[in-house]
Amino acid sequence: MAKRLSRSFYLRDDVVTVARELLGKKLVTSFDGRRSAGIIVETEAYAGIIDRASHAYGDRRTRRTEVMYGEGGLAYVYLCYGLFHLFNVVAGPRETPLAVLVRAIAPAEGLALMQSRCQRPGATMELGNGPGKLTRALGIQTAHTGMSLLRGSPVWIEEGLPLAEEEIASGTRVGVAYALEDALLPYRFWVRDHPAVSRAKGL
DNA sequence: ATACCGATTAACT
DNA sequence: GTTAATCGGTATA
Repeated sequence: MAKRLSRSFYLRDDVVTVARELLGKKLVTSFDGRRSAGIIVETEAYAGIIDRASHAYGDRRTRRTEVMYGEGGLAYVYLCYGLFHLFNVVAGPRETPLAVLVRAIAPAEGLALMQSRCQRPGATMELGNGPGKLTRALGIQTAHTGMSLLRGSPVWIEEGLPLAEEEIASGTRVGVAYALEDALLPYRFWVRDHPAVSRAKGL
């Protein structure tokens, strides 16, 4: 069993670097001893109070965004469109609301469990190729927001697949046109040519 | 209290 | 290419 990523990995305040380095890592859940996991193949950085795409833009501090003001290494999970639970990793020190959205995983462990949760027997890459899909496959819900990814929690990230620099691609984030000029920032990262990268509109 | 909308997805035409 | 599903967050009053 691989080691969880350290507190220092998440505490860095360069959220773009944290987003890039999360590629290839393994996102794991273990509820009631039932383990499921996937290799992270797509992420997006959200750069806090100066980033128009971030929920914390303009220092908007609410019940929902409060977790992002906590220390790096917490989970920020929120409901999107009333239907989808989106999983983010909080980065940076306290009072610095940085986060990385995990947009896609390649199933790595507990395939049958993930198929069962998604009610898609026989599916593989379709289980994790989108931010709302991977949370369902792994059993992550808004109830898990604020949870630590460090010691003792049922959700964590560990070492996975080492990637070479040339396997990493970057581009603009998905679904953030409202962020105006910040929508143009190259804050989305993915594993080049990987079949589990999301297929959202506008890619 | 009310209105509008979203870091999406699957099922349509 | 288009649209329904579905509800908490946010702004306005």
